[in-house]
Amino acid sequence: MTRKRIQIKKIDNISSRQVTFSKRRKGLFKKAQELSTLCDADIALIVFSATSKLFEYASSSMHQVIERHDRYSAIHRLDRPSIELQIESDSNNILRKKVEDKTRELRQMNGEDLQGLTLQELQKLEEHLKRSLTNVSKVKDAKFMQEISTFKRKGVELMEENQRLKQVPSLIHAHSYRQSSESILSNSSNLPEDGGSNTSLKLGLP
Amino acid sequence: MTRKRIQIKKIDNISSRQVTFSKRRKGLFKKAQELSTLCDADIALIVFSATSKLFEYASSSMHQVIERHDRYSAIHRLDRPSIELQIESDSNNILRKKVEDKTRELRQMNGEDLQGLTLQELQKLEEHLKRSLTNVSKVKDAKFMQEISTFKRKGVELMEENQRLKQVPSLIHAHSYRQSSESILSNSSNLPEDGGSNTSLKLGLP
DNA sequence: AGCTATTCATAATT
DNA sequence: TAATTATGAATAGCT
Repeated sequence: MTRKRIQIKKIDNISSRQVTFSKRRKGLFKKAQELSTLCDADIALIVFSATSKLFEYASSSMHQVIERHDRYSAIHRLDRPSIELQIESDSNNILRKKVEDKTRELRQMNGEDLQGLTLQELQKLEEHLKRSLTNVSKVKDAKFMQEISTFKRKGVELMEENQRLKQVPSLIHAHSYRQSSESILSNSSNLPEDGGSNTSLKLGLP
Repeated sequence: MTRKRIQIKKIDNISSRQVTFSKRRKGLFKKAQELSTLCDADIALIVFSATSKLFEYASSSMHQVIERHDRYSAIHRLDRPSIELQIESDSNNILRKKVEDKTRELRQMNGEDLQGLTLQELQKLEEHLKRSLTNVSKVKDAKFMQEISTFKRKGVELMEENQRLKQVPSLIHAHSYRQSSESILSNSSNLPEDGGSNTSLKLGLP
């Protein structure tokens, strides 16, 4: 997918194959993780290299996804040796718990899954959201003001430049300068393109 | 990865999420297939959508890869903890990244660390918080109403019981019944203990 | 391992 | 829902 298009067939050269395996594996795992996060999907990915090394990823827990898969599948051929495989390292469990907690917290901050909360917890959450909203609005408004100031300043600069240009006798120079001035104004905006803003730009001194 | 860079976090809009899920899933499966072919790897990929639909890919057979995975895990758990640690650290890193992402998102939802956001992102965040707040308030008010109804109902029941008791001649019976009735009232409340509530309990029919 | 010219994947839009 | 397109990402070939 770069320097040259390649055919999707087994790579002959062993070391090239290993390099590609390492690179693409990394990419694949990243994509799996992204899909899981973006779309709230439960994903398990198992990769055995040609040399029989195992690499794996599971958005929740490998065992859980596999069990779910087995249940889902109509054919149930094998009883899984379960208990040992379920045991995971402490640090992993701690991280998993952390992710779980934060996910729940985010859901509740999004106004979802609120049924389990007590009235008191709901009141606290409501107050929290109000504070957050106030903060965000404040920062947003400050940024708006900043944008407006920038525009005003640029406007003043343009006015001043225009004044100077009007005093230059050569028509050719005056024309070309005016062109470049316009491009400065139209390219320097960071405002969103949609028409949501009702801010009006006033050229001239404030 | 196109028109604009996106943050890797759960997509709010449901239909966008479905579209993205469909596109990225397709991409992921393609990459898995390519890796398998190019590098002679044995791969199993299981994806459950948020709506619990199953999508799967296996370079050989799903069952075979899963069995191989279980065997590998079991063997290496007993014999070679070092490779286990290698796998674990991969999965650990992914988890760590996840925690990091969610922490950032929560900070922003809390109205912190907003300086890096564009005006447009700030507007979106503000709208998001407004929606969340509306939801939380709605659920909280519903719970309030529910509590009030419960109290009213209990009040009515007590009144009725009282009426009945007044018609019972025995003083001893009447006394003990009244005691137990009071305990029902005082223990069944889920209201917060602090004085934040201005809800008044009206005994009697509404 | 690191770099970049390219191809690929896909977010926004239609 | 499906197709298009502009652009951000992934990566093949080199070093």
